Amino acid sequence: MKTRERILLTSLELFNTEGEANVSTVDIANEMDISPGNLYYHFKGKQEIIGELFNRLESQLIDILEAPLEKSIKTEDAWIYLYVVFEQICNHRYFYRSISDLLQRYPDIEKRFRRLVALKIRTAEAVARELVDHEVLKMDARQVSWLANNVAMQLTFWLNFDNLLSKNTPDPLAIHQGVFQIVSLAAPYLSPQHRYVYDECSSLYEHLIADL
Amino acid sequence: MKTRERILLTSLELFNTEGEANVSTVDIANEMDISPGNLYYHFKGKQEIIGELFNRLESQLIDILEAPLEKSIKTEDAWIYLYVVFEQICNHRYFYRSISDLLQRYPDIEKRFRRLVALKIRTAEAVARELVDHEVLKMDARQVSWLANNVAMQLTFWLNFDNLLSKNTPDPLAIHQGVFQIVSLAAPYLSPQHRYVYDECSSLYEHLIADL
DNA sequence: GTCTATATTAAGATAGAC
DNA sequence: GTCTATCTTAATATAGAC
Repeated sequence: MKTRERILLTSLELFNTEGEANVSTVDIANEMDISPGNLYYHFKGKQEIIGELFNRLESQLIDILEAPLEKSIKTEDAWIYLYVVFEQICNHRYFYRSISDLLQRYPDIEKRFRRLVALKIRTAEAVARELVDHEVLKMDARQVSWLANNVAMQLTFWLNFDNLLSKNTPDPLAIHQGVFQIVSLAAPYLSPQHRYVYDECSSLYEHLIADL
Repeated sequence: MKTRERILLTSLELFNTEGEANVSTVDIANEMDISPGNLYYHFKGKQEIIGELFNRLESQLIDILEAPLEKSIKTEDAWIYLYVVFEQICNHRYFYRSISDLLQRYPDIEKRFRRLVALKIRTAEAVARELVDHEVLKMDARQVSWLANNVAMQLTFWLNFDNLLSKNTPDPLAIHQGVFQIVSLAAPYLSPQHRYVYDECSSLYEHLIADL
């Protein structure tokens, strides 16, 4: 693997585990057993590494979030879809953990991340409307808009909150709790024939807790 | 006002507006027109300032959160109570904006803040149970626990999320949106006679938006 | 209590040899 | 492409005069 690529992967790994603020360019170089000078040959600095990591986060997330806008997802896939989003977020958790700080330091990233949040909401709204059309959910336009906002918020901050609840939740459990949390938001609006979605999700959740 | 107190107030103000990471001891001293040396006479450093600011945050929040545990609050006060909590959070928003970072740097604060989150959940649960007992809400124990978790999350991260939605929401509007967001969580479980709580909150929200 | 001046440290960054 | 050595900068912190 090329050094440039290794720098990006190592940085992502260290940022996720130690927190972006606690990782210096020298730390990254040490972790890789290369010299700081070498790192600076490949990147102008930490700034540029973060910029490139964000580029990837952004393009991946756009791909994921635009899919249901272009081609409506099947009803039974709606909650599976949440896993995909959460997993991507989890891979870049360092970013979500330090949002305010990073957005304050990088105005360019700030604009782009705000667009991502707006896209999250738009997608959540589209999916919810789809479910309403198929009579899986029963809610009016205002409730849909409320739900979409809330889903976006849960996606963005759930892993942070989970971290406050217990320090070292294994990733799969944390993600599943997040999904369950979101499904619970929609539960009161599920039509009787689709209650089983909530029950399925709920029992899967129980099993996961029992296993871990 | 004593210098020590002015340092604390100025720090809080600067942290809230600029972000804790972007404010140095020299910045604080400059803002107050005192010398850095003077600041260090009163505090061992930024660390100690943050420690003292957290002490206050903690004791205020405990006072607020323990009140409903000791003496049950009146049904119609339940959602007003949310404003009190949000306002306190808003006053210390720098802390909530940089939670991960601060908790990573100050293990002592981490432990204590985790206890505060647990207390938030306990209080939310107690209030919810109270409302269930008075037949304001209709939900089972599991739903109560889900709601309490969600309320705690909204309280903790709503202002952060609001900040992603639009950069400069005036505080009162942001807080009201947060309250509305939380009331909406409980709305599906409101008994018919108490629907009006949601409607009141909802129309107040519309008015606020129209005014601003 | 407050100031000025200065020391310390750690992160960020570059130059130049190999 | 990579290394070593070194420079710059900003934040933190202290000493000693007033």
